[in-house]
Amino acid sequence: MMDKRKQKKLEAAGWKVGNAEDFLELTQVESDYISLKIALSRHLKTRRQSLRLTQKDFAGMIHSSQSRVAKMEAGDPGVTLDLLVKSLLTLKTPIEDIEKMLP
Amino acid sequence: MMDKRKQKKLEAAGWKVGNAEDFLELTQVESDYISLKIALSRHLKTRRQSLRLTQKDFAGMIHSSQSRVAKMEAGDPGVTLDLLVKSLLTLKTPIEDIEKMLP
DNA sequence: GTTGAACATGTCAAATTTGATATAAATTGA
DNA sequence: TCAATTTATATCAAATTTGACATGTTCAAC
Repeated sequence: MMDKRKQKKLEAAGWKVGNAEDFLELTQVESDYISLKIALSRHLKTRRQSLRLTQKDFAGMIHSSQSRVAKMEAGDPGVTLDLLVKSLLTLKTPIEDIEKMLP
Repeated sequence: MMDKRKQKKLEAAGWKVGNAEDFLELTQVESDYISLKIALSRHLKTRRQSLRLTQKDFAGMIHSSQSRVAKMEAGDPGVTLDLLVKSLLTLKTPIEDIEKMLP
């Protein structure tokens, strides 16, 4: 997105292209956070499928809705880690497995 | 997730809520979830302290407030895993990089 | 014991997330 | 093919979480 060429161009034009550390660090955190969520999403989907549960059935188990389960598994940005983790715990995912993925 | 909405509906309709299986199962999930949050809270506090950061300084790094950091470290129920995880990820940054960010 | 810095606790409007609902798209099995 | 089941996507009011702030408590240095 922000490649070196573009950055040089902007700097040449007199723009300050952000404090590099801030930029990189926040991006890294966001990136790691998203990766974590995607990993949990995949685990969830795999686990649900291996238990032959439909999204609807599983939604019932966690007192939620099919559409929310679909969003969880799609890695939708508007789904919290809390919901993903509680879902995995409901499917009896060993807590150690979850911890291994967390920072 | 855990039932408040449905529970209110049922109670309003005159039901005593608490199917034993549901209760036990959800409690186990809740229990594991809380344990996980407490573990992360402790981890966060330890890591922050080992970096000699005050709560206020760290709050600045994650664009939050001292009081919220205190709540995170106290394992406050009203703090999400998302916030805890992002905080821990922020502290994963090499110490030298963090020092550069301080006043 | 006074002072000041660090931390804890309570409150709140604003922002985000939630389950529910509707409906479209995809998959499955005859 | 085609109907039934399953999954994806969009929307929304209600619930929860957020950072900010105010204020109280703890603790160390003097």
